[in-house]
Amino acid sequence: MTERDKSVSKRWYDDACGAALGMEFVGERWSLLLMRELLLGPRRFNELRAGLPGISANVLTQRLAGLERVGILLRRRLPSPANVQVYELTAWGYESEEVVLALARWALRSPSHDPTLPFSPVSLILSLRMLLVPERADGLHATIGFRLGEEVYGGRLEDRALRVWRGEPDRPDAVFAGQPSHFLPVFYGGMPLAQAEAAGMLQVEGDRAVAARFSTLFALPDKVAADGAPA
Amino acid sequence: MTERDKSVSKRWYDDACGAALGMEFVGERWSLLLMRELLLGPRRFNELRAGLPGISANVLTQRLAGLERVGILLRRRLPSPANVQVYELTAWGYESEEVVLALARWALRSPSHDPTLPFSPVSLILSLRMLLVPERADGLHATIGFRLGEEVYGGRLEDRALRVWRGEPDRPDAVFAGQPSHFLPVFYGGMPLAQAEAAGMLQVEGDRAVAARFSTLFALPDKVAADGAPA
DNA sequence: CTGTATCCGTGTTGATACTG
DNA sequence: CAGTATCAACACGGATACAG
Repeated sequence: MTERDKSVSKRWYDDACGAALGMEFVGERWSLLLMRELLLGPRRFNELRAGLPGISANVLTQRLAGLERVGILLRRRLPSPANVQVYELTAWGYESEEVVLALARWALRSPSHDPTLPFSPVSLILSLRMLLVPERADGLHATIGFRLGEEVYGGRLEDRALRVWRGEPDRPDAVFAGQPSHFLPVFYGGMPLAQAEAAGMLQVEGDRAVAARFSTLFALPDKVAADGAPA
Repeated sequence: MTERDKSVSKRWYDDACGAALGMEFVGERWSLLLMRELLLGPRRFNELRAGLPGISANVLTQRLAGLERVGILLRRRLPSPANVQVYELTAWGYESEEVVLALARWALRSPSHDPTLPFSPVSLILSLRMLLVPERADGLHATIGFRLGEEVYGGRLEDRALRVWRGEPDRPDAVFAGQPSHFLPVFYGGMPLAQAEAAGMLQVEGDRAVAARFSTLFALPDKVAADGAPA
């Protein structure tokens, strides 16, 4: 009716290259970050807003419609008594995890990364999956819980790989609690876990030895110089 | 770095996530495709225009400046007698190949891909690297040349991997000539090479057996349904 | 409370024309 | 060939109003 039901972008690239097609799907402002927020499972409208600092409601609505139109996500109404609408990636939408993580891993090599900016729970959990150093995880199998504000996530480390999900972990070996940004100094900055606990940044329950080791399994990629040369 | 470089985009995401940073770098219209055009080596202003159907000169200028500022590319003046300005990716810029290819591979699963759109020489050559099916290349070592309009590219297939570059190949086993879009039916659509030759779409020189086998080593990813479900 | 639709100020984009 | 200048159209984000 508003004649503004353009799929993803009104301006298109006239280019048969897959990269051009991909940028039509996810190149609009907010689209890729919105997909990131859905990568760990369905979310409601306002949960998405909360994870996307600064997006306005009308833009979020447009993006959801556009991504739905091209088959990246779908809207679903949960059965009564919940009877609430959620947005969920399609199978193909979930496959975009590789794209999101490849982009993030590449971008993090830039010296202009600012870790003091807001950091959503989903970003933190995905970053663990992305930045695990497999060799450091040798021989460690563990189930970990994360309490990030109101949200709970689980992780299972097995065979040098980390599987993550939203929701309660089953009999976790250790549970971390704190706000996402407070994990960064410990998991990526080399701060000893005990120090973060003493400072009240993080709380740990369960097996502290497992928790301490788990917190050392991750590393940011090496920075490049400001001129793009390897460090 | 708390001083943000807003020259890439006046609007930034207030988000510490690497994906958000990445979208600030390459999320603006044309940026990622511009990087794609540089992935096979330095290019001049008008060569870039030619590979980016529809970009206007002022936007290309802005994008080049923005990408230079954040360290993805640099401008260089070739020594006399050429004495001409070229744009070239930095080492970090070249690392974005993984991002570009991951995006393209994911997007190509969409049924809305239209292979009849314009197709740049760089896109074709990168697509070969991206869509090689390693098992099909077992035991085949060969040097291949590509003449795409005025441009010449080389490829070296070795150990089930394809290395590509812009410029003359050294003693190629076979050379293909034709416009990029005419390669698609043969390399990705199953059309026999001989038929494309007979139709005048492609020309082949050198070892025709190697050329014929080479043309069968590639495959588009499986399509998903329009609703994002696996095919 | 959970979304959706409309208006509006502002900044970005892109076509055309133009200059060194 | 390699860009710059101008300007109209459009997208963004905020506010607000509306609907279940």
